[in-house]
Amino acid sequence: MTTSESTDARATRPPLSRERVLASALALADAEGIAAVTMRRVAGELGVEAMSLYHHVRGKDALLDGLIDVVVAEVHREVEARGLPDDDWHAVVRERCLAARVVMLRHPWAPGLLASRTSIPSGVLGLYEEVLGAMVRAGCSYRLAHRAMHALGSMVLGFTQELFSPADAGGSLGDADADAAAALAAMARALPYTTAMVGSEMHDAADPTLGWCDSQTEFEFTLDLLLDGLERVRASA
Amino acid sequence: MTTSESTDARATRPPLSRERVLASALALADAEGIAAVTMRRVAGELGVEAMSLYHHVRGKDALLDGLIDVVVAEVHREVEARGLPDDDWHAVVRERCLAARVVMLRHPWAPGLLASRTSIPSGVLGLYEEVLGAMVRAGCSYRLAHRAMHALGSMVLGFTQELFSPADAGGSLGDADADAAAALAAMARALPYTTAMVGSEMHDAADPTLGWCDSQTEFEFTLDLLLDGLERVRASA
DNA sequence: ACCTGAACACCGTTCAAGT
DNA sequence: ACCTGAACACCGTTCAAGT
Repeated sequence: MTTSESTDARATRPPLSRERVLASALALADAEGIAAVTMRRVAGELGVEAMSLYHHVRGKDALLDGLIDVVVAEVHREVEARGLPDDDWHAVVRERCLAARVVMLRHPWAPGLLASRTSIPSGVLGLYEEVLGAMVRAGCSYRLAHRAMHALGSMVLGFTQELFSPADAGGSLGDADADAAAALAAMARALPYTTAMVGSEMHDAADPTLGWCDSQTEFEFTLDLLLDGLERVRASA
Repeated sequence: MTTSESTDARATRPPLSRERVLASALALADAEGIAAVTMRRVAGELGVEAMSLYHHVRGKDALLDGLIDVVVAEVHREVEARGLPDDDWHAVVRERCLAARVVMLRHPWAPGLLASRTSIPSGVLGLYEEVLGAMVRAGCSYRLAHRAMHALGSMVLGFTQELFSPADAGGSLGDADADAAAALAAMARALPYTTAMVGSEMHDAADPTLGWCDSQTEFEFTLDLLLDGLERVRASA
């Protein structure tokens, strides 16, 4: 019986592979956050013992690096899925940033994970190279291009996080409505401008699934602010 | 003997307190990174058992929140230590961003920790309020001010991380010089623009302690790019 | 009130053993 | 070659017990 059970199990599921391990880890991260990505949990998801993973992945760190590679590959595919202008550096850079953002929104844990790694994945270097090439060929100095990488990179990685969650900004005080109202009043007193801004901006949140702000237009506004500024510097050089 | 030892220990060190716990955790994070901040390690640093910490801190999560509060308080002190223009919104916002950057450089783990928390610490709300007030009083719409918070916030949090570490960008291949040279040649072929940029920019790194780039002037360039762009939008509204 | 020891349910990882 | 069980050194946290 144990023999038939184990053969059943092997027949039911395909053999383990690096791809299957990474796919499972990705699904787990998307569903429950990066903290849920544990050797033991990933193995469990694959119907296998934790130690089996070590035959396909060097260890936890390598698994996380692999996860990043998967995400970066998604960005590349997203870039290719869009048109490639290739002549206008403004458009080349813009498309890369928008593609990266779409993928980061799909995997909100990715920016933090990417920032936590010490060395840059080679796929990211490839993205940098494309942006850099477009800027330099358009007449940007290496210095300006370098600064553009910093400005744009920190924006793409930093923009996913919400700034405010007005829901809990008021209070961890109590759950009664009276308390909530009191907390709101206290907030209005202590933070008048913030309260006014939230009230003014909350009315027309474009995409509620992303929260009350950080919508597409928010992101594009900042992106164009940077691109216009960079173009101005380039033209005046 | 055991009695005299325990009285010795109590005489030697002041009694535990929330402040002492947080100070110890901060030192540990600065010295060995945020991953080293463990209930058991922090307790060990204080010459105490892990369970003793629970009398002064609700748990690991509360300890991390406390760590963030300490860092944000440092930003506030840094802001106060500088002059307060208060009339020019440009200067008000600029000083806050520079103050925040100085503190983030002192505690490189802080941006990641801040980003990982779901709710905003009240100290951060206070900083937002000051910036928001300055902008709105200068005639910015709430919408523009809101966008400025996103643009500036993502930059301050995202800018600490290095983009490239050219040392390890070449290779995880081998340690012999020949291998390193070969790796460099391979990189030059695969990433010509990146290689050229690193070569061009590495010569005059202002502050080597911060790495080969991400110097103060880098940061201020992006900051001014954003501030100038925001001012242009404000003036044309 | 403040600190602790033992215990529980988790981690990543090694190593010798199974098939 | 691929998977596993037991073991080791760590986690955070609870709980009853010490002073």
